[in-house]
Amino acid sequence: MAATSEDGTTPGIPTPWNRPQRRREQPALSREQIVAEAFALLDSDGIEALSMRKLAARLNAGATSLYTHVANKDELLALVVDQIFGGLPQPAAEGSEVPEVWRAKVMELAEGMRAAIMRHPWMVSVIGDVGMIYLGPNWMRLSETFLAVMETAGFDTGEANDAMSAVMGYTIGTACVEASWVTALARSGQDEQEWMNRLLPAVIEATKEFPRLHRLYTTEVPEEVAAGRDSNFGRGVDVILDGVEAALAARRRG
Amino acid sequence: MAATSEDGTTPGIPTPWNRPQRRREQPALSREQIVAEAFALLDSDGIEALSMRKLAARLNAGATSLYTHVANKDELLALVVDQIFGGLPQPAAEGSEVPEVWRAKVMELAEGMRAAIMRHPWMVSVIGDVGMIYLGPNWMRLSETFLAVMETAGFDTGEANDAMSAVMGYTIGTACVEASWVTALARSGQDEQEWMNRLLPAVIEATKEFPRLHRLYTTEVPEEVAAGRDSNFGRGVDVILDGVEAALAARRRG
DNA sequence: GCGCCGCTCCGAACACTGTACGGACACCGC
DNA sequence: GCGGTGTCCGTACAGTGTTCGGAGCGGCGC
Repeated sequence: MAATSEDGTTPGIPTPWNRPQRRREQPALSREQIVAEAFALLDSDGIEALSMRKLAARLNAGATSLYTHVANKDELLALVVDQIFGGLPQPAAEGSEVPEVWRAKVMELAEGMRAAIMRHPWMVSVIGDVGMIYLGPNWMRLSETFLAVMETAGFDTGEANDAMSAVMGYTIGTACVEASWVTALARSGQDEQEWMNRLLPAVIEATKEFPRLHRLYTTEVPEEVAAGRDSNFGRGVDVILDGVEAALAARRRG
Repeated sequence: MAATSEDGTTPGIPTPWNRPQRRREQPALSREQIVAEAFALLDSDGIEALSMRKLAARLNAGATSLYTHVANKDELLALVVDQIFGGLPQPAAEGSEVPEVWRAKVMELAEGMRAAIMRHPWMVSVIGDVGMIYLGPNWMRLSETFLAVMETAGFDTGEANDAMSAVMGYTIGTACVEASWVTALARSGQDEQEWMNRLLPAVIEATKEFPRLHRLYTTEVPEEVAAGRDSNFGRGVDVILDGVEAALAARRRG
């Protein structure tokens, strides 16, 4: 009668001994865990490596299990993106009455944001699918501190909003273009210096009918590239803040 | 002996009469055609409707035929994106010595670009996959005219580049966020006014712990939304140009 | 005229994708 | 004990981008 082996572990037919036991030691899967693992996967392997199946595998789970914690892939991406903004430096508003101080704080905010995008360049491919980012709690918190700095500096609500959208718009736009550039390079397997040496000549050739662009490429580029971009960005923010500050001064005068 | 029907069009077995004739009347498929049709498909049905198969079907072609004219989907997208920039207004540089004139021209460039992104909001989902946009011929032409305006206005090469990257960065960033917002709305099947009435209260509730954001939403939003964004954008560009102009004036003074 | 190359087109196939569905199972209050 | 609820997941479906092999064709050298 004993058709099964002695320890009862015959594969296939369930017996009291091989039946999985106490699966619920703890919930085993949580939204936070999923988001964190997705984050890690994105950072290490990039956007096209993130599939529900691969993500689940890294969590020792089935693909469809994820859907009990996350509505769909887009929602997951929205959660991951918002999480990024949670890790950004958020300076306190105190002392922002002094121009040098609030300018430094705004610069810190902008640079933190740019750094985050550059550190997680897959974000760029995701922005389009994640409308309504700025309803996420962390994005909201970030906006709030930005506004706090500006209003402490003396701007009224509308001016502070204008300044914020100018700086953040510039930051996002610049960083997106840069990040998509570096990921394109990475995907082609080349490093930036290598690209410089090998493809730049062709590009310069292609710009021949555009004299100003041509000059830009031939004179500006050979310098240290990444560092050059960093200082470019800083100068851009400074220019914007000059405009913002001038508007404040004008209002105070008249 | 005549097993086929009288006109020789028996399906299945090839005869001199039903054999396809002169398939090469003209190449039947061209890169331009493919790009144009992809453009149309994207505009009418959005990014997730663009697949190689569907695109080919609209061209009465097999899916894999596209690959003889286009390396892969990413290349196709790059071509489509660059084509957008070909249709933008590109003011001549003449007269840009006068501040009012070059400011107007830069504004025209920025607004044209923003309008293009808003008119083709799928662009946002594509930016991440299309690194190296600014090597496309149309983007290059656009940059060249931008630089021409700035240099005619009296900026040197580096300053002109800074100004361009500030304005374009701001434009792209702002437009991307806005566009992804409107596509998210469109995908949810709601129109903006509807969203205002139905979900805004919940959002306002969610901003309760962020007083400044809360005030922004409660006071600013109810006004005409799209128009409000347009004027916001214009003010942002103006602020940036104030900063740019001040830098020029400072250099000229000392 | 003939053979052959190269180009264009495409059907079939492969490896994957997001996710709907339905079932299995553990835990809870009754 | 029993139903309900929440979690987990195997299976399946309807696609996706792209590779491969081959078919038909125009034009070239001979």
